[in-house]
Amino acid sequence: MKKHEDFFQNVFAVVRLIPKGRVTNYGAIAKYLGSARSSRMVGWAMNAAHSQKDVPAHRVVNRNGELTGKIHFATPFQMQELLEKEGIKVVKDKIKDFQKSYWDPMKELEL
DNA sequence: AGCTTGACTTTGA
DNA sequence: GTCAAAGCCAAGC
Repeated sequence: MKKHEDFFQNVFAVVRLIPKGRVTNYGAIAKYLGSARSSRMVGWAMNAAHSQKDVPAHRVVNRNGELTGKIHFATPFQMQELLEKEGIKVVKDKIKDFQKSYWDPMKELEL
């Protein structure tokens, strides 16, 4: 049992809990795990998330609502397409009504 | 062993 | 509102 792997698994768990048609940002997940400044690790975890098929990484964007991580997908179009398929409007690599579709794990889970 | 890069965020100017 | 710098931890070289 390695600690850093726990962190990754934790990130995966949270991402998996993201409801369909909702999105969140790295900072929220990082904060939920304890360190808001560790948002980079969330991205790194997402990189490892490729091994996990049940991790909807397309629902995780940066705090600006931009699809920054799309380049790491199989194809850059996949992320946007998946989001639009879930009812999320994406315009120029940015999520429309980001605040509306925003899903905060701390608020929705912890509360 | 150290240094650089990275799916980022926050704070200060 | 924007721009620059610091902080965070892990992987790659």
